Amino acid sequence: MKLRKSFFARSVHDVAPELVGATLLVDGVGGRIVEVEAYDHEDPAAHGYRGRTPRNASMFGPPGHAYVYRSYGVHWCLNFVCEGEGTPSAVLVRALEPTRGLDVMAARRGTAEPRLLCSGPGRLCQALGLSGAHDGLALDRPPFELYAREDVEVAAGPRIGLTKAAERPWRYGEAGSRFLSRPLRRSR
DNA sequence: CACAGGATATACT
DNA sequence: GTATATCCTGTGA
Repeated sequence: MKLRKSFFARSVHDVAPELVGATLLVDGVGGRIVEVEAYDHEDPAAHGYRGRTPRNASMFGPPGHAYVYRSYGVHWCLNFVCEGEGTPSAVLVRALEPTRGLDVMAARRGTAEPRLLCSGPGRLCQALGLSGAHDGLALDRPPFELYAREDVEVAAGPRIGLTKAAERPWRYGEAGSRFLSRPLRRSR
């Protein structure tokens, strides 16, 4: 079942765990989401926290759109904008279990090792061919396709790579998946 | 395990 | 203008 924009027009803390197990395709290439992180508008670690800038503008737009930003000057990272306009909250997509277009992803990534195709936000964007050109695009229209989750066991844990608010357990993943960027203790 | 790579934003001078 | 920190990955110790 396709996800509609209204799916994203809620708190990130509701949306993020429900995205684990959903399927994401870009131009028919992608797989099942196994790892995400939630960033709400009151979160000091979130890009939107200190106000709107040219880079994070799409975080302030309507929910159900993509926010793609460059990280460390090298990698692209994909987020789904949630909640409403003016509340810059988003879900960072950190890892997929590749299921569709494996050959395409392997060519883009330069490796055929399935674990190295989409395990990590930068790798995932490279494998799916995402870049700044996708920033702000609607998630319910091509090239994006999003399908509601299969029934999977969701685990939660602290987010990765933060110094601010690192203790908040807003990282969600499929328990036991070997496609996580790092292991996650099961908590449910 | 250490570290380069290098865009973007913020906080200083 | 200069300095510092950052939602990361690949490579080489």
